[in-house]
Amino acid sequence: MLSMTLEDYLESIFLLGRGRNPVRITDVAKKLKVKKSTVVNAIRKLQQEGFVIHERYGDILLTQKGIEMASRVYERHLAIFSFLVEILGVPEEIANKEACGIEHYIGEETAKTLSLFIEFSRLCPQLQKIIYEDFRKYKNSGTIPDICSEEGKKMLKLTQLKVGQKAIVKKIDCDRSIKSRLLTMGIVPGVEIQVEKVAPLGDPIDILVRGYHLSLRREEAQCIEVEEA
Amino acid sequence: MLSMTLEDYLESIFLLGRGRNPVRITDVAKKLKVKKSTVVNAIRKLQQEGFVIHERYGDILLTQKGIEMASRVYERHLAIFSFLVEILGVPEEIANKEACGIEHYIGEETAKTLSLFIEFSRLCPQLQKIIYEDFRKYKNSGTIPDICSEEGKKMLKLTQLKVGQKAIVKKIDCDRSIKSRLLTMGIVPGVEIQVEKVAPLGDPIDILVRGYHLSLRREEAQCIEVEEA
DNA sequence: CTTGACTGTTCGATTAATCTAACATAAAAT
DNA sequence: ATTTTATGTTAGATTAATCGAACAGTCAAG
Repeated sequence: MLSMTLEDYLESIFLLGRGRNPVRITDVAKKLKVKKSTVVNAIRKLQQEGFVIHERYGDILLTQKGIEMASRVYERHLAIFSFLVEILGVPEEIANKEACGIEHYIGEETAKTLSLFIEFSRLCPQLQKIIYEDFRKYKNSGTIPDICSEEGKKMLKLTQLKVGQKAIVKKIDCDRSIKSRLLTMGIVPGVEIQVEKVAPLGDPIDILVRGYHLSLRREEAQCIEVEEA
Repeated sequence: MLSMTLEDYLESIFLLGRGRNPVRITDVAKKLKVKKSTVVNAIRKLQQEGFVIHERYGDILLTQKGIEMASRVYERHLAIFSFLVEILGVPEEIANKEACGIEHYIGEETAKTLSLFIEFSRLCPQLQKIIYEDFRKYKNSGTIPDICSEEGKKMLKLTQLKVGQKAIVKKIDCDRSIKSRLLTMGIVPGVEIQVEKVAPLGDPIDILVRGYHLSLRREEAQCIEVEEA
Protein backbone atom coordinates (compact mmCIF):
# COMPACT_ATOMS: atom_id res chain seq x y z
CA MET A 1 0.00 0.00 0.00
CA LEU A 2 2.90 2.33 0.75
CA SER A 3 6.41 1.72 -0.46
CA MET A 4 9.10 1.18 2.12
CA THR A 5 10.66 4.45 1.22
CA LEU A 6 7.44 6.35 1.74
CA GLU A 7 6.96 4.58 5.05
CA ASP A 8 10.32 5.96 6.04
CA TYR A 9 9.30 9.48 5.16
CA LEU A 10 6.10 9.11 7.10
CA GLU A 11 7.90 7.76 10.11
CA SER A 12 10.43 10.58 10.05
CA ILE A 13 7.71 13.19 9.90
CA PHE A 14 6.00 11.50 12.80
CA LEU A 15 9.13 11.44 14.90
CA LEU A 16 10.23 14.96 14.04
CA GLY A 17 6.76 16.28 14.74
CA ARG A 18 6.26 14.78 18.15
CA GLY A 19 5.96 17.50 20.72
CA ARG A 20 4.03 19.35 18.01
CA ASN A 21 7.01 21.00 16.40
CA PRO A 22 6.18 21.97 12.88
CA VAL A 23 8.06 19.76 10.46
CA ARG A 24 9.71 21.27 7.42
CA ILE A 25 11.06 19.81 4.24
CA THR A 26 14.61 20.54 5.34
CA ASP A 27 14.20 18.62 8.60
CA VAL A 28 13.11 15.53 6.77
CA ALA A 29 15.87 15.88 4.24
CA LYS A 30 18.45 16.16 6.99
CA LYS A 31 17.05 13.23 8.92
CA LEU A 32 16.90 10.88 5.96
CA LYS A 33 20.08 12.22 4.39
CA VAL A 34 18.56 12.99 1.01
CA LYS A 35 18.23 16.15 -1.00
CA LYS A 36 15.32 18.49 -0.46
CA SER A 37 13.98 17.96 -3.94
CA THR A 38 13.66 14.28 -3.18
CA VAL A 39 11.65 15.05 -0.09
CA VAL A 40 9.32 17.34 -2.01
CA ASN A 41 8.69 14.47 -4.38
CA ALA A 42 7.96 12.03 -1.62
CA ILE A 43 5.69 14.45 0.21
CA ARG A 44 3.70 14.97 -2.94
CA LYS A 45 3.04 11.25 -3.16
CA LEU A 46 2.14 11.03 0.50
CA GLN A 47 -0.22 13.94 0.03
CA GLN A 48 -1.88 12.24 -2.93
CA GLU A 49 -2.49 9.18 -0.81
CA GLY A 50 -3.89 11.30 1.99
CA PHE A 51 -1.23 10.75 4.62
CA VAL A 52 -0.03 14.31 4.94
CA ILE A 53 -1.10 17.85 4.22
CA HIS A 54 1.44 20.25 2.84
CA GLU A 55 0.90 23.69 1.39
CA ARG A 56 3.57 25.20 -0.80
CA TYR A 57 6.31 26.59 1.37
CA GLY A 58 4.42 25.50 4.46
CA ASP A 59 4.81 22.98 7.25
CA ILE A 60 4.14 19.31 6.81
CA LEU A 61 1.20 17.98 8.79
CA LEU A 62 0.17 14.38 9.25
CA THR A 63 -3.47 13.52 8.69
CA GLN A 64 -5.23 11.12 11.03
CA LYS A 65 -4.57 8.37 8.52
CA GLY A 66 -0.94 9.42 8.41
CA ILE A 67 -0.58 9.37 12.16
CA GLU A 68 -2.04 5.91 12.39
CA MET A 69 0.17 4.52 9.70
CA ALA A 70 3.26 6.20 11.06
CA SER A 71 2.72 4.99 14.58
CA ARG A 72 2.21 1.49 13.32
CA VAL A 73 5.55 1.67 11.58
CA TYR A 74 7.19 3.23 14.58
CA GLU A 75 5.85 0.59 16.91
CA ARG A 76 7.43 -2.04 14.72
CA HIS A 77 10.65 -0.08 14.78
CA LEU A 78 10.57 0.12 18.53
CA ALA A 79 9.87 -3.56 18.96
CA ILE A 80 12.79 -4.51 16.76
CA PHE A 81 15.09 -1.97 18.34
CA SER A 82 14.24 -3.15 21.82
CA PHE A 83 14.79 -6.74 20.90
CA LEU A 84 18.17 -6.06 19.38
CA VAL A 85 19.31 -3.96 22.32
CA GLU A 86 17.74 -5.72 25.26
CA ILE A 87 17.87 -9.33 24.24
CA LEU A 88 20.79 -9.55 21.87
CA GLY A 89 22.83 -6.73 23.35
CA VAL A 90 23.46 -4.98 20.04
CA PRO A 91 24.78 -1.41 20.47
CA GLU A 92 21.96 1.13 20.25
CA GLU A 93 23.23 2.93 17.20
CA ILE A 94 23.54 -0.22 15.15
CA ALA A 95 20.24 -1.52 16.45
CA ASN A 96 18.56 1.66 15.35
CA LYS A 97 19.96 1.48 11.86
CA GLU A 98 19.06 -2.14 11.40
CA ALA A 99 15.59 -1.61 12.83
CA CYS A 100 15.06 1.05 10.17
CA GLY A 101 15.36 -1.55 7.47
CA ILE A 102 13.76 -4.47 9.20
CA GLU A 103 10.64 -2.56 10.20
CA HIS A 104 9.41 -2.66 6.61
CA TYR A 105 9.57 -6.38 6.30
CA ILE A 106 8.13 -7.56 9.54
CA GLY A 107 4.40 -8.15 9.50
CA GLU A 108 1.90 -6.72 11.92
CA GLU A 109 1.39 -10.08 13.62
CA THR A 110 5.06 -10.78 14.04
CA ALA A 111 5.69 -7.29 15.34
CA LYS A 112 3.00 -7.70 17.91
CA THR A 113 4.44 -10.99 19.05
CA LEU A 114 7.89 -9.48 19.22
CA SER A 115 6.56 -6.65 21.37
CA LEU A 116 4.95 -9.15 23.63
CA PHE A 117 8.20 -11.02 23.88
CA ILE A 118 10.08 -7.92 24.94
CA GLU A 119 7.34 -7.01 27.36
CA PHE A 120 7.40 -10.50 28.75
CA SER A 121 11.14 -10.44 29.18
CA ARG A 122 10.88 -7.18 31.06
CA LEU A 123 8.26 -8.61 33.33
CA CYS A 124 9.98 -11.85 34.03
CA PRO A 125 13.07 -11.64 36.20
CA GLN A 126 13.83 -15.29 35.64
CA LEU A 127 14.04 -14.83 31.90
CA GLN A 128 16.06 -11.67 32.32
CA LYS A 129 18.51 -13.49 34.47
CA ILE A 130 19.02 -16.20 31.88
CA ILE A 131 19.43 -13.67 29.09
CA TYR A 132 21.62 -11.21 30.92
CA GLU A 133 23.81 -13.71 32.69
CA ASP A 134 23.81 -17.05 31.00
CA PHE A 135 23.30 -16.01 27.40
CA ARG A 136 25.84 -13.21 27.63
CA LYS A 137 28.32 -15.64 29.08
CA TYR A 138 27.63 -18.13 26.32
CA LYS A 139 27.95 -15.41 23.73
CA ASN A 140 31.24 -14.12 25.04
CA SER A 141 32.99 -17.30 25.96
CA GLY A 142 31.04 -20.14 24.44
CA THR A 143 30.57 -21.66 27.88
CA ILE A 144 27.39 -23.56 28.26
CA PRO A 145 26.08 -22.56 31.67
CA ASP A 146 25.49 -25.23 34.27
CA ILE A 147 21.78 -24.65 34.43
CA CYS A 148 21.57 -25.84 30.85
CA SER A 149 23.34 -29.15 30.89
CA GLU A 150 21.40 -32.09 32.15
CA GLU A 151 23.07 -34.26 34.71
CA GLY A 152 25.00 -37.41 33.98
CA LYS A 153 25.38 -36.98 30.23
CA LYS A 154 28.75 -36.97 28.55
CA MET A 155 29.80 -34.67 25.75
CA LEU A 156 31.32 -36.51 22.80
CA LYS A 157 32.46 -35.86 19.26
CA LEU A 158 30.12 -37.38 16.71
CA THR A 159 32.98 -39.59 15.58
CA GLN A 160 33.04 -41.26 18.97
CA LEU A 161 29.51 -42.59 18.71
CA LYS A 162 28.82 -46.23 17.94
CA VAL A 163 26.41 -47.52 15.33
CA GLY A 164 22.82 -47.28 16.50
CA GLN A 165 23.57 -44.77 19.22
CA LYS A 166 21.37 -41.70 19.52
CA ALA A 167 22.57 -38.27 20.59
CA ILE A 168 21.66 -34.62 20.69
CA VAL A 169 23.79 -32.16 18.74
CA LYS A 170 25.19 -29.61 21.16
CA LYS A 171 27.73 -27.57 19.28
CA ILE A 172 29.22 -27.23 15.83
CA ASP A 173 32.74 -26.01 15.92
CA CYS A 174 34.32 -25.47 12.53
CA ASP A 175 34.83 -22.93 9.82
CA ARG A 176 32.10 -21.19 7.89
CA SER A 177 31.94 -23.33 4.79
CA ILE A 178 31.59 -26.67 6.52
CA LYS A 179 29.31 -25.23 9.14
CA SER A 180 27.01 -23.77 6.59
CA ARG A 181 26.88 -27.08 4.72
CA LEU A 182 25.96 -28.85 7.93
CA LEU A 183 23.34 -26.29 8.77
CA THR A 184 21.70 -26.60 5.40
CA MET A 185 21.51 -30.35 5.94
CA GLY A 186 19.56 -29.76 9.10
CA ILE A 187 22.36 -30.46 11.53
CA VAL A 188 21.85 -27.78 14.11
CA PRO A 189 22.31 -27.64 17.87
CA GLY A 190 19.43 -29.28 19.63
CA VAL A 191 18.55 -31.77 16.93
CA GLU A 192 18.58 -35.51 17.59
CA ILE A 193 20.71 -37.74 15.44
CA GLN A 194 21.34 -41.44 15.22
CA VAL A 195 24.38 -43.15 13.79
CA GLU A 196 23.34 -45.54 11.02
CA LYS A 197 26.51 -46.94 9.61
CA VAL A 198 30.21 -46.22 9.89
CA ALA A 199 32.58 -47.06 7.05
CA PRO A 200 35.81 -48.98 7.88
CA LEU A 201 38.03 -46.00 8.57
CA GLY A 202 35.25 -43.87 10.01
CA ASP A 203 34.70 -42.07 6.71
CA PRO A 204 31.98 -41.59 5.71
CA ILE A 205 29.56 -41.86 8.59
CA ASP A 206 25.90 -42.33 7.80
CA ILE A 207 23.49 -40.69 10.15
CA LEU A 208 19.78 -40.16 10.49
CA VAL A 209 18.53 -36.60 11.09
CA ARG A 210 14.84 -35.81 11.27
CA GLY A 211 14.10 -38.93 9.27
CA TYR A 212 16.66 -38.19 6.56
CA HIS A 213 19.79 -40.14 5.83
CA LEU A 214 22.93 -38.14 5.52
CA SER A 215 26.45 -39.12 4.75
CA LEU A 216 29.13 -37.15 6.54
CA ARG A 217 32.85 -36.97 5.95
CA ARG A 218 34.92 -37.70 9.00
CA GLU A 219 36.24 -34.17 8.84
CA GLU A 220 32.72 -32.90 9.19
CA ALA A 221 31.69 -35.34 11.90
CA GLN A 222 34.77 -34.42 13.88
CA CYS A 223 33.55 -30.95 14.58
CA ILE A 224 30.09 -31.91 15.77
CA GLU A 225 29.80 -32.16 19.52
CA VAL A 226 26.96 -34.26 20.85
CA GLU A 227 25.50 -35.44 24.11
CA GLU A 228 24.35 -39.03 24.59
CA ALA A 229 20.57 -39.27 24.43
CA MET B 1 28.60 -3.98 -2.24
CA LEU B 2 25.71 -5.98 -3.66
CA SER B 3 22.18 -4.67 -3.84
CA MET B 4 19.54 -6.49 -1.87
CA THR B 5 17.96 -7.69 -5.04
CA LEU B 6 21.17 -9.19 -6.29
CA GLU B 7 21.70 -10.83 -2.92
CA ASP B 8 18.35 -12.48 -3.44
CA TYR B 9 19.36 -13.80 -6.82
CA LEU B 10 22.58 -15.13 -5.40
CA GLU B 11 20.84 -16.81 -2.53
CA SER B 12 18.29 -18.42 -4.83
CA ILE B 13 20.99 -19.82 -7.06
CA PHE B 14 22.75 -21.17 -4.02
CA LEU B 15 19.64 -22.87 -2.70
CA LEU B 16 18.52 -24.22 -6.06
CA GLY B 17 21.98 -25.54 -6.74
CA ARG B 18 22.52 -27.45 -3.55
CA GLY B 19 22.75 -31.13 -4.27
CA ARG B 20 24.66 -30.06 -7.34
CA ASN B 21 21.68 -29.67 -9.62
CA PRO B 22 22.52 -27.37 -12.45
CA VAL B 23 20.64 -24.12 -12.08
CA ARG B 24 18.97 -22.56 -15.06
CA ILE B 25 17.57 -19.15 -15.72
CA THR B 26 14.04 -20.49 -15.64
CA ASP B 27 14.49 -22.00 -12.18
CA VAL B 28 15.56 -18.70 -10.74
CA ALA B 29 12.76 -16.86 -12.51
CA LYS B 30 10.23 -19.28 -11.11
CA LYS B 31 11.64 -19.12 -7.61
CA LEU B 32 11.77 -15.35 -7.44
CA LYS B 33 8.58 -14.89 -9.41
CA VAL B 34 10.05 -12.59 -12.01
CA LYS B 35 10.34 -12.80 -15.75
CA LYS B 36 13.26 -14.55 -17.37
CA SER B 37 14.53 -11.40 -18.98
CA THR B 38 14.88 -9.89 -15.55
CA VAL B 39 16.93 -12.83 -14.40
CA VAL B 40 19.23 -12.58 -17.39
CA ASN B 41 19.84 -8.99 -16.46
CA ALA B 42 20.61 -9.79 -12.86
CA ILE B 43 22.88 -12.67 -13.77
CA ARG B 44 24.84 -10.40 -16.05
CA LYS B 45 25.50 -8.04 -13.18
CA LEU B 46 26.44 -10.88 -10.86
CA GLN B 47 28.81 -12.16 -13.50
CA GLN B 48 30.42 -8.74 -13.88
CA GLU B 49 31.06 -8.68 -10.16
CA GLY B 50 32.50 -12.18 -10.26
CA PHE B 51 29.87 -14.01 -8.24
CA VAL B 52 28.68 -16.38 -10.95
CA ILE B 53 29.74 -17.85 -14.23
CA HIS B 54 27.18 -18.16 -16.96
CA GLU B 55 27.72 -18.98 -20.60
CA ARG B 56 25.03 -18.10 -23.08
CA TYR B 57 22.31 -20.72 -22.96
CA GLY B 58 24.21 -22.59 -20.28
CA ASP B 59 23.86 -23.37 -16.59
CA ILE B 60 24.52 -20.87 -13.87
CA LEU B 61 27.47 -21.65 -11.66
CA LEU B 62 28.54 -19.93 -8.47
CA THR B 63 32.15 -18.92 -8.12
CA GLN B 64 33.95 -19.39 -4.82
CA LYS B 65 33.25 -15.76 -4.05
CA GLY B 66 29.63 -16.32 -4.95
CA ILE B 67 29.30 -19.34 -2.70
CA GLU B 68 30.78 -17.48 0.22
CA MET B 69 28.54 -14.51 -0.21
CA ALA B 70 25.46 -16.63 -0.75
CA SER B 71 26.05 -18.76 2.29
CA ARG B 72 26.55 -15.69 4.40
CA VAL B 73 23.19 -14.41 3.25
CA TYR B 74 21.59 -17.78 3.76
CA GLU B 75 22.96 -18.11 7.24
CA ARG B 76 21.37 -14.80 8.12
CA HIS B 77 18.15 -16.02 6.60
CA LEU B 78 18.27 -19.18 8.64
CA ALA B 79 18.99 -17.36 11.87
CA ILE B 80 16.05 -15.03 11.37
CA PHE B 81 13.76 -17.81 10.28
CA SER B 82 14.65 -19.94 13.28
CA PHE B 83 14.11 -17.08 15.64
CA LEU B 84 10.71 -16.27 14.23
CA VAL B 85 9.59 -19.87 14.29
CA GLU B 86 11.21 -21.22 17.41
CA ILE B 87 11.09 -18.27 19.74
CA LEU B 88 8.15 -16.24 18.54
CA GLY B 89 6.11 -19.11 17.18
CA VAL B 90 5.43 -17.46 13.82
CA PRO B 91 4.09 -19.92 11.20
CA GLU B 92 6.88 -21.22 8.98
CA GLU B 93 5.57 -19.82 5.75
CA ILE B 94 5.25 -16.31 7.09
CA ALA B 95 8.58 -16.58 8.86
CA ASN B 96 10.23 -17.56 5.63
CA LYS B 97 8.80 -14.63 3.73
CA GLU B 98 9.71 -12.12 6.38
CA ALA B 99 13.19 -13.56 6.75
CA CYS B 100 13.68 -12.97 3.02
CA GLY B 101 13.36 -9.27 3.56
CA ILE B 102 15.00 -8.95 6.92
CA GLU B 103 18.13 -10.84 5.92
CA HIS B 104 19.29 -7.88 3.87
CA TYR B 105 19.18 -5.43 6.72
CA ILE B 106 20.65 -7.37 9.55
CA GLY B 107 24.37 -6.96 9.96
CA GLU B 108 26.88 -9.74 10.20
CA GLU B 109 27.44 -9.15 13.90
CA THR B 110 23.78 -9.09 14.77
CA ALA B 111 23.13 -12.20 12.71
CA LYS B 112 25.88 -14.02 14.52
CA THR B 113 24.47 -13.03 17.87
CA LEU B 114 21.02 -14.07 16.79
CA SER B 115 22.33 -17.46 15.74
CA LEU B 116 23.99 -17.81 19.09
CA PHE B 117 20.76 -16.93 20.79
CA ILE B 118 18.87 -19.63 18.92
CA GLU B 119 21.63 -22.08 19.59
CA PHE B 120 21.62 -21.17 23.22
CA SER B 121 17.89 -21.57 23.49
CA ARG B 122 18.14 -25.02 21.95
CA LEU B 123 20.82 -25.97 24.40
CA CYS B 124 19.14 -24.63 27.46
CA PRO B 125 16.07 -26.54 28.60
CA GLN B 126 15.32 -23.92 31.23
CA LEU B 127 15.07 -21.19 28.66
CA GLN B 128 13.03 -23.40 26.38
CA LYS B 129 10.61 -24.08 29.15
CA ILE B 130 10.08 -20.40 29.81
CA ILE B 131 9.62 -19.63 26.15
CA TYR B 132 7.45 -22.57 25.25
CA GLU B 133 5.30 -22.55 28.32
CA ASP B 134 5.30 -19.22 30.04
CA PHE B 135 5.75 -16.92 27.08
CA ARG B 136 3.18 -18.78 24.97
CA LYS B 137 0.75 -18.53 27.81
CA TYR B 138 1.41 -14.83 28.20
CA LYS B 139 1.04 -14.34 24.48
CA ASN B 140 -2.24 -16.18 24.25
CA SER B 141 -3.96 -15.09 27.39
CA GLY B 142 -2.01 -12.16 28.77
CA THR B 143 -1.51 -14.03 32.00
CA ILE B 144 1.69 -13.19 33.76
CA PRO B 145 3.05 -16.52 34.93
CA ASP B 146 3.72 -17.03 38.63
CA ILE B 147 7.43 -17.49 38.19
CA CYS B 148 7.60 -13.89 37.04
CA SER B 149 5.92 -11.98 39.78
CA GLU B 150 7.98 -11.26 42.80
CA GLU B 151 6.47 -12.05 46.15
CA GLY B 152 4.61 -9.61 48.33
CA LYS B 153 4.15 -6.88 45.74
CA LYS B 154 0.73 -5.63 44.81
CA MET B 155 -0.43 -4.78 41.31
CA LEU B 156 -2.07 -1.38 41.06
CA LYS B 157 -3.38 1.03 38.49
CA LEU B 158 -1.15 4.07 38.13
CA THR B 159 -4.07 6.17 39.32
CA GLN B 160 -3.97 4.43 42.68
CA LEU B 161 -0.46 5.56 43.51
CA LYS B 162 0.18 8.38 45.95
CA VAL B 163 2.45 11.34 45.39
CA GLY B 164 6.09 10.40 45.80
CA GLN B 165 5.49 6.69 45.41
CA LYS B 166 7.72 4.71 43.04
CA ALA B 167 6.56 1.78 40.96
CA ILE B 168 7.48 -0.45 38.05
CA VAL B 169 5.26 -0.41 34.97
CA LYS B 170 3.99 -3.92 34.39
CA LYS B 171 1.35 -3.72 31.71
CA ILE B 172 -0.29 -1.20 29.42
CA ASP B 173 -3.78 -2.15 28.56
CA CYS B 174 -5.52 0.23 26.17
CA ASP B 175 -6.13 0.88 22.52
CA ARG B 176 -3.47 1.53 19.93
CA SER B 177 -3.48 5.28 19.81
CA ILE B 178 -3.06 5.88 23.53
CA LYS B 179 -0.66 2.99 23.85
CA SER B 180 1.54 4.28 21.10
CA ARG B 181 1.57 7.74 22.66
CA LEU B 182 2.64 6.25 25.97
CA LEU B 183 5.30 4.15 24.33
CA THR B 184 6.80 7.11 22.55
CA MET B 185 6.99 8.89 25.88
CA GLY B 186 9.07 6.06 27.23
CA ILE B 187 6.37 4.42 29.30
CA VAL B 188 6.99 0.76 28.65
CA PRO B 189 6.71 -2.34 30.79
CA GLY B 190 9.68 -2.68 33.09
CA VAL B 191 10.42 1.00 33.45
CA GLU B 192 10.43 2.68 36.85
CA ILE B 193 8.18 5.67 37.43
CA GLN B 194 7.54 8.02 40.29
CA VAL B 195 4.43 10.07 40.90
CA GLU B 196 5.32 13.75 41.17
CA LYS B 197 2.07 15.57 41.53
CA VAL B 198 -1.60 14.77 41.21
CA ALA B 199 -4.11 17.45 40.27
CA PRO B 200 -7.26 17.78 42.39
CA LEU B 201 -9.46 15.38 40.49
CA GLY B 202 -6.62 13.09 39.54
CA ASP B 203 -6.21 14.68 36.10
CA PRO B 204 -3.56 15.33 35.05
CA ILE B 205 -1.00 13.26 36.91
CA ASP B 206 2.62 14.32 36.73
CA ILE B 207 5.16 11.55 36.74
CA LEU B 208 8.88 11.10 36.42
CA VAL B 209 10.18 8.58 33.88
CA ARG B 210 13.87 8.10 33.25
CA GLY B 211 14.48 11.59 34.56
CA TYR B 212 11.81 13.24 32.42
CA HIS B 213 8.64 14.86 33.64
CA LEU B 214 5.50 13.78 31.92
CA SER B 215 1.94 14.84 32.36
CA LEU B 216 -0.64 12.13 31.91
CA ARG B 217 -4.38 12.34 31.50
CA ARG B 218 -6.32 10.27 33.95
CA GLU B 219 -7.64 8.24 31.04
CA GLU B 220 -4.07 7.36 30.14
CA ALA B 221 -2.96 6.67 33.69
CA GLN B 222 -5.94 4.41 34.21
CA CYS B 223 -4.68 1.84 31.77
CA ILE B 224 -1.17 1.58 33.17
CA GLU B 225 -0.71 -1.26 35.59
CA VAL B 226 2.19 -0.98 38.01
CA GLU B 227 3.80 -2.85 40.85
CA GLU B 228 4.98 -1.05 43.98
CA ALA B 229 8.73 -0.65 44.00
C1' DC C 1 16.90 -34.14 -40.50
C1' DT C 2 13.20 -31.44 -39.51
C1' DT C 3 10.11 -29.50 -36.34
C1' DG C 4 7.95 -28.13 -32.25
C1' DA C 5 8.33 -26.91 -27.54
C1' DC C 6 10.91 -25.08 -24.32
C1' DT C 7 14.51 -22.08 -22.82
C1' DG C 8 17.23 -18.04 -23.17
C1' DT C 9 18.27 -13.31 -25.03
C1' DT C 10 17.69 -8.63 -26.66
C1' DC C 11 15.50 -4.36 -26.89
C1' DG C 12 12.68 -0.74 -25.64
C1' DA C 13 9.51 1.02 -22.15
C1' DT C 14 8.14 1.89 -17.42
C1' DT C 15 8.39 2.99 -12.53
C1' DA C 16 10.36 4.54 -8.17
C1' DA C 17 13.84 6.96 -6.02
C1' DT C 18 17.29 9.66 -6.33
C1' DC C 19 20.44 13.57 -7.91
C1' DT C 20 21.96 18.38 -9.79
C1' DA C 21 21.22 22.83 -11.09
C1' DA C 22 18.49 26.58 -11.79
C1' DC C 23 14.86 29.17 -10.09
C1' DA C 24 11.19 31.02 -6.57
C1' DT C 25 9.64 32.38 -2.07
C1' DA C 26 9.81 33.60 2.76
C1' DA C 27 11.99 35.28 6.73
C1' DA C 28 15.46 37.80 8.87
C1' DA C 29 18.85 41.37 8.94
C1' DT C 30 20.32 45.62 7.75
C1' DA D 1 12.19 48.61 2.07
C1' DT D 2 15.84 46.18 0.30
C1' DT D 3 18.93 42.70 0.49
C1' DT D 4 20.59 38.43 2.06
C1' DT D 5 20.08 33.88 3.63
C1' DA D 6 17.74 29.97 4.15
C1' DT D 7 14.19 27.28 2.43
C1' DG D 8 11.29 25.22 -1.06
C1' DT D 9 10.23 24.00 -5.97
C1' DT D 10 10.78 22.60 -10.65
C1' DA D 11 12.71 20.30 -14.47
C1' DG D 12 15.58 17.13 -16.50
C1' DA D 13 18.91 13.29 -15.95
C1' DT D 14 20.26 8.92 -13.93
C1' DT D 15 20.04 4.33 -11.95
C1' DA D 16 18.13 -0.13 -10.60
C1' DA D 17 14.66 -3.33 -11.27
C1' DT D 18 11.19 -4.70 -13.63
C1' DC D 19 8.03 -5.99 -17.72
C1' DG D 20 6.39 -7.43 -22.53
C1' DA D 21 7.21 -8.75 -26.99
C1' DA D 22 9.92 -10.19 -30.49
C1' DC D 23 13.68 -12.92 -31.68
C1' DA D 24 17.31 -16.88 -31.16
C1' DG D 25 19.08 -21.28 -29.68
C1' DT D 26 18.70 -26.26 -27.98
C1' DC D 27 17.16 -30.65 -27.94
C1' DA D 28 14.35 -34.48 -28.19
C1' DA D 29 10.46 -36.82 -30.79
C1' DG D 30 9.09 -38.08 -34.75
